[in-house]
Amino acid sequence: MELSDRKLQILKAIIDDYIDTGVPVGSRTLSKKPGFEFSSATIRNEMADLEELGYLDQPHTSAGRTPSDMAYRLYVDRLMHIDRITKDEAMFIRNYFNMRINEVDEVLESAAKALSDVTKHISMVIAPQLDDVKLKRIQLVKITPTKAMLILVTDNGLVQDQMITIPVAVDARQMEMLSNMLTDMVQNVSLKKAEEVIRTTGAESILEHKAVMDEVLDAININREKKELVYGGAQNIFNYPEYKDIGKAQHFLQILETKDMLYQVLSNATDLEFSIHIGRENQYEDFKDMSIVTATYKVGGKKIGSFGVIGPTRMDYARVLSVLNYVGMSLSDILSCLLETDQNK
Amino acid sequence: MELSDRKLQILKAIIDDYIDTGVPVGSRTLSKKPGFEFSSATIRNEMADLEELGYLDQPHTSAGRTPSDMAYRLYVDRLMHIDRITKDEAMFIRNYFNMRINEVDEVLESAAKALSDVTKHISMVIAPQLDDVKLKRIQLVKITPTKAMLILVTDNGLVQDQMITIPVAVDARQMEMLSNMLTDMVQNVSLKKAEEVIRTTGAESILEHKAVMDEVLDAININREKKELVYGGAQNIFNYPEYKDIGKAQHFLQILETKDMLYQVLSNATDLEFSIHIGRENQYEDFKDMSIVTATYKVGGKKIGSFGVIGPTRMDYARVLSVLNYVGMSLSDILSCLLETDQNK
DNA sequence: AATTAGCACTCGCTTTTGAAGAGTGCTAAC
DNA sequence: GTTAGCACTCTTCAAAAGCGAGTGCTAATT
Repeated sequence: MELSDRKLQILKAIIDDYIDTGVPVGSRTLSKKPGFEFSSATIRNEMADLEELGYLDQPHTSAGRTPSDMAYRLYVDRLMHIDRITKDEAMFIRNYFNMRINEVDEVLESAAKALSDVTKHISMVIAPQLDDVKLKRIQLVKITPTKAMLILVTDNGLVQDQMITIPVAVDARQMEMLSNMLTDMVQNVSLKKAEEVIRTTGAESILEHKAVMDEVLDAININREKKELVYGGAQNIFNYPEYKDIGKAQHFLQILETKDMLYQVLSNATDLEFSIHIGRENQYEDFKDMSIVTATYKVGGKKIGSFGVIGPTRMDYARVLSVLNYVGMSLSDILSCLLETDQNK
Repeated sequence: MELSDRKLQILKAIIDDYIDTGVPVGSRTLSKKPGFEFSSATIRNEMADLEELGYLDQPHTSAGRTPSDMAYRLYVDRLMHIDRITKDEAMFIRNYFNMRINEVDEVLESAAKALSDVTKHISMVIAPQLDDVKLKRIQLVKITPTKAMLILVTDNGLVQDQMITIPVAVDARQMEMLSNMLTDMVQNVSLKKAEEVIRTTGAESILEHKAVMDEVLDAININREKKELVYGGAQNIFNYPEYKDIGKAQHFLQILETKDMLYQVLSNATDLEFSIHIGRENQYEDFKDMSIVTATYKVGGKKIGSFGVIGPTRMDYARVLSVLNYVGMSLSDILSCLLETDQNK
């Protein structure tokens, strides 16, 4: 059954009001809004219908109505209106990135901080996902007699490094040779497939330096599996009346600190431009009264990581989306600029 | 005026009880403790004295007494008894470090997690302080035509790296030469003095590669000033009845997230074996009803970083100290093992 | 047939009240 | 110097009362 225009109008007004105030909305409140021609009784009837259809909840008999997950879903799909963020806000966000930033990690932290400060929700950002990124170069640098640094350079300019232990004596020249050999093998191969390619195409050279190669392959795998995530604005949890219960808040902070769930959520969202999960749409029971909105950032035109905010279902989706959009653009710009000066020249 | 033995005994009993229960201690409670010969009335008189002397506070007329900062100070200086942690606890802590750990950062995170899980307080760890550490080597590695990686190796095995932009064309051979030159100059020079030494002793070679050198010196300074700190167990704030007030808790989490204050506190404590700051002994007003206990960790026998916990003044100092002691040893072991395999061989 | 005014009713929230309990300080006796 | 006894203070908890926002239903109105 399709909702009548009036029902939609009322539903939208309820959601807008509830997002704004956080207080269950009563019929009288609505009827006094400018542009509302109907009496409170009419609205009450419509509200009763909407409740029956599953769009509204009533915390208790004598309270106003609150939107259900279903209502928010309808809202984000059809009712809400997204404005572009204001110039001032754009400036404000840009400022978070304007400091001297040299490392990818710092960019991510800045983004998380910007997001949480601007949206007043908890923000999260994952580091670039490397699995599908193609390698450009592998370099081994001898640091001490038994340690070397392994440097992986990807074709979008990301540089990852890691210390490895060299179990047998290898001099600097040999290491240079190994580097060149490895680079030849993995050119344009994704990190995911690097091990396989090295093991097959480089079979004989591996045997020669087996001990070192094993360390290198180990290190590559560790890098692949590295799960890096930053979050920000944890203290915003206190803005959510849902979490005024200390026990719940504590539990939630625990979840944040573990990071595992957030990581799952974000890594599942790496290919979609935007994603919105409302309440029980989330895969985790713990997020059943939270909404998660995510977006992706790009480096070199390729979606490579995602970020988002998590907050109560009562969230200003329109605003969050516009902020996410802008932060995504900024993030992509900054990273591309940080990493790809060569290509730009 | 020196406190009588009986006063000390009573004070200690009050503190022990208060640390244990968190409830203001009354005279009757004390008089019923085994080993207490005096009546509640006697204890009341002594308590009144102790209050006048500033060792006890009374939240309100008809409540028991709570220890003052001064009392805790006396307690940690003279009254408390530190037990070594149990074998089980030691195992438990060691487990946090037993996973595959490859990077200094991960060790710090593990330590923070161990500390907060075991003490149920908020923990914090700063990364090794490099200012006074002597350099062993500087290596430049060309990554792309315009980017290079600068690697700093210190004589205790720490490796720091950073990307720098190369403004003019420099080929790999020249870069190797520069690396050797820089290494010669800064051998055994502390990071703090590296810039000065390079500028004076390397005057003519600098001119030759001024643009590159400027980038290198910049990077060294950024590394010197890098403030890295991890904290853990933020959700333990909810265990502190002092912070059951949401607003206070929020404010405190904000302070944590900023990290500046924690960093100050820890970096001031890098040379002392242990330090205990109780309540108003802390330099920051925000910590006026918290205690901060810190310890240091070593690499290669040299104190190089510190860590600690922050919690309510009502803290089990004896236990916290023994845990800190053990974590400090573990941390020093692991880091030394991670970094200095050469020296050990 | 749709809308609205009116009204009794529900239920959460806040304030009030009162009782219980823990602890004190003081006095007088030991 | 120590202790028993007692009146007094102050918090805490729970129940009770009152308030007010909001509802659903009915009957009147358009």
